[in-house]
Amino acid sequence: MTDTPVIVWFRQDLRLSDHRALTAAVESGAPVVPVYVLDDVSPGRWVPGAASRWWLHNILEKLERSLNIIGGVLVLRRGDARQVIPRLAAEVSASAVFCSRCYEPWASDVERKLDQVLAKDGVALKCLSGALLHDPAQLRTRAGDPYKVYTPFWRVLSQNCEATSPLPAPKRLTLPAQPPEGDELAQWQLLPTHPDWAKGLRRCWQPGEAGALKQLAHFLDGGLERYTEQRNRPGQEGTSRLSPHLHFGEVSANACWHAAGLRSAACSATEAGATTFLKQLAWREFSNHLLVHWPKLPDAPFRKAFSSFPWRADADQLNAWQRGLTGYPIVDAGMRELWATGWMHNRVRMIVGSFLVKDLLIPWQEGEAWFWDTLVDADLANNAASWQWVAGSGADAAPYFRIFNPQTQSEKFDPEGDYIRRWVPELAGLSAPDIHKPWDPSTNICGAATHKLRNSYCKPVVDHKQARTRALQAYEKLRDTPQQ
DNA sequence: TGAAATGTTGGGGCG
DNA sequence: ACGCCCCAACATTTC
Repeated sequence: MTDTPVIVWFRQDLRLSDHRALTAAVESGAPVVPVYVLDDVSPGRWVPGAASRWWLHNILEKLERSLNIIGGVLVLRRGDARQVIPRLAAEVSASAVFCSRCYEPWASDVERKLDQVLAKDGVALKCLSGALLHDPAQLRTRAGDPYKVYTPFWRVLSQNCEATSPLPAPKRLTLPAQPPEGDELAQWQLLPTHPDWAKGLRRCWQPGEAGALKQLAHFLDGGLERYTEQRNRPGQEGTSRLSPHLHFGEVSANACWHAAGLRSAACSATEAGATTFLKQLAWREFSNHLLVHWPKLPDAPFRKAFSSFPWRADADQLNAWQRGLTGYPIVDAGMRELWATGWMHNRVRMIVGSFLVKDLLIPWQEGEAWFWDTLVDADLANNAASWQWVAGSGADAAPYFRIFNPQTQSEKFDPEGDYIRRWVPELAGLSAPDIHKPWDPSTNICGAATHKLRNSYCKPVVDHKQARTRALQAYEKLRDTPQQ
């Protein structure tokens, strides 16, 4: 037993269980100084958005409480982690800093720089894995290249990756004799004040490790068996709703993978659903794999040909999309769900994404930026890879001619119109076939309802049929350009 | 994890 | 009974 403390630097691993860095620090026998650094410098333009900050506030509150229960504290510091961490290490005379590896390009830079700076003071930086199932830098094709296609990536990942039994949370933390001071969480002003737009978020989320584990259990019990079909139904609770918890690391992907595997082994009815769920987790791995090997993924098209794509700048239509005022019910429902709850059903993300990029010809980066600010699960790798996928500019992307028809998608995946009715109340009076196409002359609206509807719900900002043709013409120009 | 256009087939109405 | 047409249903191709 030594008195020289070690630092546990919490990052996107805001949990106590299945936390290799925390466990390693505790097992070293040294006193532990847990710290979280609010770093709005290193990420550059990718500082967490407003919805993420709301989530972060809540989760730090919970983490601090959990640490208190086992005898610890959570030291809050603000600033550039490359300076804050070495300063803290000097302050407490730490011998080592333990953390979980992050995969954003800026975060990797921070790790490299910190490693050098700390080494000069004789402090070791121990970056352990914890966020992903597999080190994205290690998976390679037979030719030694990184993967660009999901299916072979999935094959390799699912064959080579064995989920392990999650590590238990430490029972007890030993603090140094004089733990360092830190900020008050409230000083960081992560919560919205005027206006307080977080009411809907508070109602539908329980940020924190306990909430995450509860959600995972709820999903495994109730959702896994019918996941394969239900996950495409935005009107139902068919998805896992784990994305924000996974992003902030309140639950590890390993723990999810492991639990789903156990469930599927115990109950054959859940086998198919479990595989579908694992494939979703694998998309998260794939996105990170792409980001690690193509650090420009969030900013520039993966396929170079798209640099010359004739995008349009249209502030009014972008605004209509953001506010859920496009006149296409399924699109507006999704955008309003996002605004109200900080989350959007995955099927609907594809629909609204296709609409922005193909119907409106607005650059995918605009959608990426809006999602970044409004999603509680905003994640650099997933967000960038998914937007490039929709736009057709990404690796293994949807081909340029794959254009979603918002009405058809709505009829197929929200047949009763439940989802639309929930988020577009102006249309709540319309019944099933009509609610997908309020603009259609055949749509049966009687009497006063007609007036009310015509006044309150907008006309489509573009005609989809014409927009589709226009998009195909725009993409036509790229066809001669060789694929990357 | 697309949709539309185009092609094919086969049942049934009808002269 | 037969040929013809229509069209729904399904399959293929095209974007």
